[in-house]
Amino acid sequence: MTTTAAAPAILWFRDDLRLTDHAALLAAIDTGRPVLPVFVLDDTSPGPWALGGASRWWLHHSLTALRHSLGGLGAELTLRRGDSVAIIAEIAAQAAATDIFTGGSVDPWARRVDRAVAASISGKLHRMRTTTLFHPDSLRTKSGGAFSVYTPFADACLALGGPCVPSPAPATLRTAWAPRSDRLEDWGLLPAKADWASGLRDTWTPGETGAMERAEAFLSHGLAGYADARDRPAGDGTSMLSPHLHFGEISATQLWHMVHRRPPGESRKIFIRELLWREFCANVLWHNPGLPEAPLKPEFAKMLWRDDRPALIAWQKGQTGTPIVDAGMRQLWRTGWMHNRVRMIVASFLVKHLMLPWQHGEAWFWDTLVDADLANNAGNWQWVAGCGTDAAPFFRIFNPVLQGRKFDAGGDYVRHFVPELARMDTRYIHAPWEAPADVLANAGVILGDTYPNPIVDLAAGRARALAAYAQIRSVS
DNA sequence: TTTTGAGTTGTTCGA
DNA sequence: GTCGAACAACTCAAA
Repeated sequence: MTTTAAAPAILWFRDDLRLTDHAALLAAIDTGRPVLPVFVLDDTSPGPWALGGASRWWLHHSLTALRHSLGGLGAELTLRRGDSVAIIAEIAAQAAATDIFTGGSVDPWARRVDRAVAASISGKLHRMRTTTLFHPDSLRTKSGGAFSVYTPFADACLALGGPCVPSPAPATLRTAWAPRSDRLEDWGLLPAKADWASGLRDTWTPGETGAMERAEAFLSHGLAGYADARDRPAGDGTSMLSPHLHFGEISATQLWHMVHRRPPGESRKIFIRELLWREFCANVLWHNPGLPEAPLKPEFAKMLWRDDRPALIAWQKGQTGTPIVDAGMRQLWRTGWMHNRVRMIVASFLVKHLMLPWQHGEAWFWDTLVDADLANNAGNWQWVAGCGTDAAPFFRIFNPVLQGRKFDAGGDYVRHFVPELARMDTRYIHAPWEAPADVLANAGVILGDTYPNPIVDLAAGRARALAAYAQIRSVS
């Protein structure tokens, strides 16, 4: 349809919705051809890992932001919905494009899509690294194997001396013909009926600008105290950059270098280690494509998980009668995010005290987290369940009362997200079932009425979990 | 090939 | 209240 001379280089945006430090974008520009930016919303290729509700909300706003910044360069973002392979092949054929540039994902379904796209176009698909610090294959043990323990993996990353310096956003972008585009508004990514997104709107600013503002605010105000503050859910001691990182509105490489312009110290080191945990999960998924579905440790296939739908629903809705768990689950529902310390507590509670399959928690997080990320979600749920990369899972059963008293000593976090306990005496805020009748009465709490009775006895749940874990060991 | 040290995030119990 | 030990062995990664 066009002459070859005008044929564009296609830039296929994936989990890298930014213009700065974008290797695929730069490579497309370097062809000297006009650039055709495309995003495809694909709900079929991912199978069960199609975008969840909270992620769809985020995506809508992130694409709005990306469209705006591309517009500043005189470029339009072509939006298409459907099967990635068919759409990219169709656009490539229409545009007579010989080169398609995209970010390299570690998600198994995305890798399958990439192979199919490469096979169905006449030109070349260039997969560039846009989401991880290093290419997964550049991190190997001395014997050439894949890492499965975090610490040696992190050491190997540090031995590489850090990722390359991020590149600036292009100042101009030459564009040409653009194909038909969907209207973002027609994709229905925002809540249709119940407006559950108001808490999300209050909490987040999706997009590259919002990501950079969050990062700079954290580095200026949060990083120094990060080592201590990050474990206290009532404060804002964490970076809250996870959704920005997941959608690639800021790259891990950019963050790495921003952090290293700050004074060295314990907090800086710990934050870098958190970035490397993200890198580790991506690496583990790269080498274990079954990670989201099947336990890494095969003996866990024999685990006798319980089937208890009412308990699962109570957990999802934050009605377990265990305050720190309920606060976390309600924070998740309201804001699309949960503090990391509390994620461990609620996950341990589901998998150990309730003995429900970790995949159920994984699926719920997938649907409700704005930072839902296949590698991190699967890797961390497996870690909590003990079937993943953790070497010492057996006796690691979080006691939600102790965790609450230790990390939410004043109960502020619980009070905020479980308002029916707002007036509870601090001594009993994490275990209201232990409170004397007059303390409950003074707080206006009626257990089993205004706030649930605990759905599981913590000591009994712990004992049951230990027995189940001992059982799969003896069977294997 | 064998050996050696280590492994994100915890809890409980008894002194 | 605080501290150290026990929890249970196993696998990983490097030497």
